Amino acid sequence: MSDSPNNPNPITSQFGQKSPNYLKGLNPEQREAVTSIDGPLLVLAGAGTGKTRVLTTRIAHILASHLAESSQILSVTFTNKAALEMKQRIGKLIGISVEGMPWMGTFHSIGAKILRRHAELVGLKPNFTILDTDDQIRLIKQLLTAEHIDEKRWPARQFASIMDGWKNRGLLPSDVKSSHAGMFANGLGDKLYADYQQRLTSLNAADFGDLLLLCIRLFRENPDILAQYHSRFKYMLVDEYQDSNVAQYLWLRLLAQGKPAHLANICVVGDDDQSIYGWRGAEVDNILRFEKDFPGAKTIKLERNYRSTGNILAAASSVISNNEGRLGKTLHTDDEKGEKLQVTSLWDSEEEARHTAEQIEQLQRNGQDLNSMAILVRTSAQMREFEEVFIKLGINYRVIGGAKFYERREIRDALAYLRLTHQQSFDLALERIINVPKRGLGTTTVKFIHETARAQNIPMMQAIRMLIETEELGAKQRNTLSFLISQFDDWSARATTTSPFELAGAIFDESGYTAMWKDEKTADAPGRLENLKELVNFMQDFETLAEFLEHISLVLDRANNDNSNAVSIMTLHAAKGLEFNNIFLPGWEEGLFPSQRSLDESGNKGLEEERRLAYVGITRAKKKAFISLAQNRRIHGFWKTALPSRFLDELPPAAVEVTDTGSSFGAHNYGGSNSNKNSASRYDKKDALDDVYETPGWKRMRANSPKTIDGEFTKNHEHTSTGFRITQQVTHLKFGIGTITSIEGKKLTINFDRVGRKKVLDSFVKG
DNA sequence: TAAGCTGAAATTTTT
DNA sequence: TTTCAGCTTA
Repeated sequence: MSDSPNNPNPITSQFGQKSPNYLKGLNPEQREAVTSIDGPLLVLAGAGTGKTRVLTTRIAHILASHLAESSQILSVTFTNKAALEMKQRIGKLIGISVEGMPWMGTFHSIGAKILRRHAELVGLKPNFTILDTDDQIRLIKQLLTAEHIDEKRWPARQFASIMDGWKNRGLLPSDVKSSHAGMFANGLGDKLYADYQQRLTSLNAADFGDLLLLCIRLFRENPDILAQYHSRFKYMLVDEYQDSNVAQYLWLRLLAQGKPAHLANICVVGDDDQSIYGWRGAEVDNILRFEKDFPGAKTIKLERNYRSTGNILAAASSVISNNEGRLGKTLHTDDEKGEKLQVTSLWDSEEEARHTAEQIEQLQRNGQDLNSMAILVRTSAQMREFEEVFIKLGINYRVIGGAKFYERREIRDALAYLRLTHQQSFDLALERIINVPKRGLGTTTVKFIHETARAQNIPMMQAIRMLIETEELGAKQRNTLSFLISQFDDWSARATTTSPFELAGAIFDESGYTAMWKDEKTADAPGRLENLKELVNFMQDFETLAEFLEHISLVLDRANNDNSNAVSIMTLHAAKGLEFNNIFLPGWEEGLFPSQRSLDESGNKGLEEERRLAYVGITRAKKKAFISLAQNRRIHGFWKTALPSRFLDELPPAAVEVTDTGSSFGAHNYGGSNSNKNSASRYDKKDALDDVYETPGWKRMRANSPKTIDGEFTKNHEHTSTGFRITQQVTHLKFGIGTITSIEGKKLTINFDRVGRKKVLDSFVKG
């Protein structure tokens, strides 16, 4: 690839530069990926190889070369965060305004945008509502009741996820009938699905899956409309292609069909080794198959890593090399080898947390910022113990992920009020807030309204209007409903004259919703009010309520203006795309990581995805990675002895240093009562951790129940607290026969005939 | 109608 | 062990 630009003049005139600056500093592969703009292109970008940079620069290049207008580039990501970051980076790169990229966004937001333009063709109105998961479940429950299906045997959630699976695979109700009948409720699954879709249509609503699925249907049934988009989108770019599911694949295929496959200007960027959402319907196969889908596609591998040290890369590469069916990349770096990865085995998960905290403090003493550290766990249940230790020791932390802003109760309630104001026929929203705050409208009343509405096939709001004219409801209910209706009529009328910001404030006050939380004395009430305020403030940016609501269901996210210095705790999944100098990877035990359930449900496929998760985890680290495992872990209340994760064996010995933790055993005071006293200090730290929101740890703090491990320990194992002696022969379920060499409280050190010396809890061995 | 109780379940969760 | 949803009782 030549260094000199072959399209100088437009650039010079438009951006006032002598040469495209944006190409500078790219390595040859990156540059090729940026400038190969004709025909299909697959960019295999390993972790830390500058993937986002390539994508953004490529867009900049297309724009600067005047190959397309910004409105002619379709650029899809999976998260709003990724879309936002790309917009910002393009803005920086060539100074165009962010607004200039109307077709850059998530699959879902672009799908919604297209769908709104042609809503009538799929039976919706342009102002259709996007259902959230809560509404979805609510709706399914109603359908189950209508079909007299026992909700205990066939939970609504389960059906929601089955249906999600169908939608992810691009299956319409008619497709399901043939292939998956009988999957749910004795073969009623397909009927339920069809009913569900019908209800959505009559509610003028779509769920997340529909945003793509209905788009696909729209394109298939209306070739003329598809053709419009073919001529509109001169270039298509897809980020994180390895995470795309079948529906997204079909959607992209349709949009790319404007030209013969070998000429399609579609560029997908991804890393098959980082595909970790298979359980959500992602098809690694999409990326593995790209070259077949688009014959003649060019493939460029980005293998030069700019993030991690040699040892970290060696470790990650070594682990991932155990997977089969990879497209195959070998990451390399010019960086030094750096420090070895540390692997530490601890007695139990509490000690693991404490040990991690000590390492964090050690790093801090060496001048490292808490912001440079992250703990990546396999399951969120692991977080609690870290939080407890951090609170105890006064280490500031933040939990990333977990409940999203728009998933919170108060936000959903608030949105229900706003949606209902906007569209009074939106029954699901009405059902949500009809008795929030408490108005004395209980299940009986709501059920009656609901049935009346269904019987006459009218919205509930309308049914209420009828019912308050009759004697069918009690006088008290009639009055309440009558008042509620008048309020909504008032709000709906004001929606046209008042700004959404003002209106929302008024609605929440007049409805008594704000008062409800103000009166509530629970610890999290103030936080909820705070969130409400944040939501209302957010509305200042919008002209109309409709505009706000359109935005909200797809794009609302908590503004992460957390400037504090804190260790991050998150799941491995949530860590994708992030990087930290120091990464802690706890819980590398068989059963936990790789997750037993993954193995059971998906076999080798599951194992490989777990392995990719390990790869993602390790490659988050720039400088240091600390892997740890606990020999004993409490799962659902029972202590289990764990074996080291098989992934540990897959680490290259030369890049790893196994830390001796012999001393850690018994070094801490398990039995003493002083840890109870220590725990009181947790409360003192509460104020210092203001910006930390709801986490399991905090809930426990607030619930005022400082349970200690000690207490649980003794309680659970009282019956076995004595009765063993040194030199005694014992049997362990997993390790077999061995001899006790030392006893410390409930911990036995045993020389097993088969597996050597182990420390185990007495309750796991038989004398 | 609303608080308390009981029993089943318990990964990962971009939109 | 914890959590949450649905059921029972005041």
